Amino acid sequence: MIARYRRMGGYRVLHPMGWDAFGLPAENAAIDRGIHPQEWTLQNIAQMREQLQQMGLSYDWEREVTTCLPDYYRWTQWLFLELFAMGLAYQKEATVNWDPIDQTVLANEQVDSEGRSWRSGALVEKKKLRQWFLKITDYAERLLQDLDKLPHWPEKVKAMQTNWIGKSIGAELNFPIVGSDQHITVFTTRPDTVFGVTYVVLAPEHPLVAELTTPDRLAEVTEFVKQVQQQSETDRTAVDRPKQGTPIGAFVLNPFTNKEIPIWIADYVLYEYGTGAVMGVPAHDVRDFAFAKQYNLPIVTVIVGEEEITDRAYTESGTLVNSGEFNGRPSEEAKSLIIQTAEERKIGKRRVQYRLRDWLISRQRYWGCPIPIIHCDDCGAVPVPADQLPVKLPENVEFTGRGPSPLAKLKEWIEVPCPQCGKPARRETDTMDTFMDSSWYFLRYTDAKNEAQVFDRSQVNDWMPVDQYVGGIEHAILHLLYSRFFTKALYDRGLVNCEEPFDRLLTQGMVQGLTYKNPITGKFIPAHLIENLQDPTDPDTKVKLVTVYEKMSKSKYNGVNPGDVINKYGADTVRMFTLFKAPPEKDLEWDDADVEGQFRFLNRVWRLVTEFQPSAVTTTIDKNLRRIIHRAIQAVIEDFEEGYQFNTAISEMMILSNALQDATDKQSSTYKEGIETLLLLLAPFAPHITEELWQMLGHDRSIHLEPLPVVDPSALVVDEITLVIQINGKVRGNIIVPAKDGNDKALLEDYARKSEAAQRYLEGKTVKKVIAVPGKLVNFVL
RNA sequence: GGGCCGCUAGCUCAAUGGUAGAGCAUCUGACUCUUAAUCAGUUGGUUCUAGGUUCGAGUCCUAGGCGGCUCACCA
Repeated sequence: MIARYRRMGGYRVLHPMGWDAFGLPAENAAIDRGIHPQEWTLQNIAQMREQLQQMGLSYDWEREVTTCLPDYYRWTQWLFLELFAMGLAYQKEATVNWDPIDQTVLANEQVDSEGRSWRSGALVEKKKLRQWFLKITDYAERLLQDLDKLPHWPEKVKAMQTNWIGKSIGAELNFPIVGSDQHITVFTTRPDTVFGVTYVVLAPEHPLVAELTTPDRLAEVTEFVKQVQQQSETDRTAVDRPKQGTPIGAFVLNPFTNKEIPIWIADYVLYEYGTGAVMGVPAHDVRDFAFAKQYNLPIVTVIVGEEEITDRAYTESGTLVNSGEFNGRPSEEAKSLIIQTAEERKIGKRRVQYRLRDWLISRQRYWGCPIPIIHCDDCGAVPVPADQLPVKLPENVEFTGRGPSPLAKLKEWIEVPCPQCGKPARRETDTMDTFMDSSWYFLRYTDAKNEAQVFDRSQVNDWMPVDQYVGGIEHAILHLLYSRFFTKALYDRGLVNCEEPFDRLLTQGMVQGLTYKNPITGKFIPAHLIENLQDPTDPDTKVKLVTVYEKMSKSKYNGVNPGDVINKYGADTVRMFTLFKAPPEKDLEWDDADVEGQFRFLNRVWRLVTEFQPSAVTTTIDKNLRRIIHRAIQAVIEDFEEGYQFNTAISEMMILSNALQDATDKQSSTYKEGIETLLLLLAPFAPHITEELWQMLGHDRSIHLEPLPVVDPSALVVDEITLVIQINGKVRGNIIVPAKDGNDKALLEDYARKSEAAQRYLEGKTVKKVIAVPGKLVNFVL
């Protein structure tokens, strides 16, 4: 739609399509049905390509890319090596979710809130594995700052990314350990509350725990650490669960008060965030307050607001008390003063902390892009030389769904000489996260068939950035953040000229289907089993069903097969319906009646055009009709330019169509102009029917090669305007006045005073004030 | 709990601070052997609530209600 519209607007349009085709579903299908993932994937692609082609989407299929084919993933590997050369790809030991039944690593999203695998139902274990990461954290600040350079992105998406990056400004403070020359470093955003610290908490995984725990506490601490390790992260970070912890027997000194305070470990402190240690300020932090209450730890107020609060944590700003030399300072000022003091005394420093963590890209799965690295005992991780790319996925593998990745079992594939020293070495058997494949595909589209390089720089810089990107909100963080990171990294590498990949972003809604649900059992009932759809009841239990619109899916029996609808009404009707029913960013509810409505509209257009006789057109001009025509052009163009409001654009076209139907003289030249304008405006929406009708009107060239109609401002001029008469802001009538007088306030007032409505309401009253709005109204204030 | 969005006719959505509209649905009639299609007409509003600003508020401000999405022991 947008592509067709822009093309008619005279732009060079690159409108490609491709397939993000690596991933777990294909591999699972292979395990379940014994089909090779490649075969299964290519079959699906062929089917989907056919469906899409029926819709008349005007894709440039010559630029089609498929991420699971070597001519594409060869360059994914090449880019990985570029990142590796930049020091952005590295390996480290990390704690991951391990499914003991399927013998595989799972992403966080694949573990439910109870800590169970979505596939096997097994309790997920934590396991430390050596994994590949990308240093997206190096780009945290730029990813955050540059959101400001994206005025055409939805605020919602930007807010989500800001949230995800999670920048917080604060300080690191050192608490010296009693009886040791070491210290515990905590991160805090509230250095102004440091005088209120009554304990320090370490994450259970913190390395100092083992070192500092006193012998009398050892048994209990060990038990607690073990207990925490068994919990899933979702479990551990659930908001309303009680906080648990235990003291380890050691103490630190509060560097500002020099008081001795105990060290605890607790489940609410995460090792991955900050320094893995926090200072406990129960008076001014809700979590610390709850923890202190539970374990009877002292609560010291150091900030006061207007009222004294003791029954909960006071987390707002205020004035410092019980804080020595800082007493009486407002908390905002105290923050910087205390950081400054800490820096001077070398017991802390200003620190910016991000929530964003490095991107774990290793997958112990077969159906993904192989990581092009060879491990050598002497040389370490050695990149596969560029001329040996791609590292192809071996095809003869066994899919059991058990044991390690199929790749890890292929001796002849794994064992290769080291590219540096030639000694026997081993291939990396992990594949890449599929988000790697999709983080740069838009760059490949600019030069999709290039066999010599990843893309030609002149091509990529000619087209990039993408003017209009369309995707679902589900990618608000993942794909859109990764792609922004990739683009910035490649910019730094000198491979592209743009720092942001997508100029405008449209997050389109999904089509939802009417779903019948038994409110008691929660079961979904297929519509064809229901006797009376007006009053739906469960065919078995006769319970009254609830009807809701939900995302279409097989398990909910609420799907619509696009092929069926296209067969019945044609692709144009389907396009019109989906565009008219809701604004593009909103979900839309599939409704057969509304589909019919669009079908009827297109039929009306068909009749309108086929009943028109182009041969007998006169030279008559219908001024009123002409105004409606040009108003429609103006409105449709505005709807496009102001955020692609297709639904209202279609409304405008209906109004034009109605006006044409009502026209008295159907042979006038204006009528012809109206018919042709309607077709041109409708062409991006209903490409097939408009093309057909366009040719019936005697045009040789395709309608899609025509330029958009242009508004003739003179056609919009009206001879007369309706002047609204208001008394005290209330509408009391209206009169028709010549348009040429519309900007003369005095004249308008004059007209208004003479109007019947004004005469009636103003009789015997004094007018205090008169407001005349040019071309619109006159308001008498009494 | 934080952030974002929304609340207008039965439904889905419009309305630069200036007469609240469109499509669908409804209802009535015409045409028709009947149905479908088509045509003509028709109904429909406390713009979530309460205050405020204004000559004038669906629109701006404040407070609240309801719904959705999203994030969340992030120190």
